[in-house]
Amino acid sequence: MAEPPATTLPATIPPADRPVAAPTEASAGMAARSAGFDLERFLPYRLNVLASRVSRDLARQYEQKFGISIPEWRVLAHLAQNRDVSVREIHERVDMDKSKVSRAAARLESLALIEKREHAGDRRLVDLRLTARGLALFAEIAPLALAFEADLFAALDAEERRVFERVMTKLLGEGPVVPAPGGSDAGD
Amino acid sequence: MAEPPATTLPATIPPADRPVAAPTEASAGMAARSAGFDLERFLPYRLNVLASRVSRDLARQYEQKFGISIPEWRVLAHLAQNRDVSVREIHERVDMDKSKVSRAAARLESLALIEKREHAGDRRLVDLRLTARGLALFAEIAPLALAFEADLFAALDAEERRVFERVMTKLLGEGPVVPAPGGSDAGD
DNA sequence: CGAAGATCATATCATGTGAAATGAAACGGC
DNA sequence: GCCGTTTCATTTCACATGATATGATCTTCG
Repeated sequence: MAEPPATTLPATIPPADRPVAAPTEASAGMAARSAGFDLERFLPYRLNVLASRVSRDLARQYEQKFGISIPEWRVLAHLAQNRDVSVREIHERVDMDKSKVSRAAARLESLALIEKREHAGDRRLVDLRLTARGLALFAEIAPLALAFEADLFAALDAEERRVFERVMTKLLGEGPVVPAPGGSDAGD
Repeated sequence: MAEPPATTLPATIPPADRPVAAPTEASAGMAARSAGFDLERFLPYRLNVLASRVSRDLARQYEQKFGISIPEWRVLAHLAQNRDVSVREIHERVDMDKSKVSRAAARLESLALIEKREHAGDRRLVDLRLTARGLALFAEIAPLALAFEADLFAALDAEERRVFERVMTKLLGEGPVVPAPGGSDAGD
């Protein structure tokens, strides 16, 4: 906890004009050196900063209060909607690699929040499902999560929210993020 | 590389209507169990998925071609704009903890992409600056990054882009993500 | 059938990560 | 001018992560 959590973005992000805008200090001749590239305006970077900050903050909630990690939370949430799901299913639908899902499931099982049973007809598969306890825990966390989300977007007006959601859907939904072969890809 | 990169979001994100929408299968009675919570619609989650996908894809570019990691790229980019910067400065402005910056800087130095020198007047500080080689490398990467960003947002129209940027700025800029004391915080 | 290959969950391993510890240097009050 | 505190950068350490390997099961098709 030492050092200010740096939780408040540098506050240096300039409004939204194009001209390179004075960096931090040492403003002269910089534009040339940085080839017009400004990290603080670079969307992949901003996206990443926002996402990890948001995740960290939300995670704090259920980590502290319930001892549940992010991967575990995702598994819980998925199982709350889908019963008797395999590790692979979760791996695909919840954007976590198999190891992560497997470990999260193991931990959740050890906490008696989910149970594993052999899939009927294919013994390679494991059917995961919430236990009563798991469901109860989920029922506790979900409202917190929703409230968090609501707070987070409280500053946006209706239109902003609408457009934002639509953009997210576009960016997420349209095939591989890599737009075109040979094109560049977002990273950070 | 095994298994389809799962790079294309489940494609299951429903358009944008409110009614809980049929989950995957096993649609009956689910809404009750999941308490109206749908992970795939949960914005903190979506944000995180998008951000890490974007980061991963962009990172592939400079990692493969130039052997530079994300933290290293961030340091490079920051130094391209700000000369004679301390580790702490970067730590604060670029959203990485000190260890990460320190390690990235060490590696970049060993690659002769940056150099460290003692700060005049305060020997605790290290002044980091790009070497000619570092600047040259940055000049190679920056256009790739910008092209990547452009491609990524190619699917958006002008208004969407404008609003999206504004929203990002709002979400990033307004103090700690934690909106209000007692409020919930976005995480995932 | 039966062998070759695919698919699944887990285990292993090398690496990356953040939190806290360390040690050097500067600042403050007195 | 000294002692205690603060501020840096780095190191250490425990743990998380993802790529790969393993072993078990299922599928395919000769």
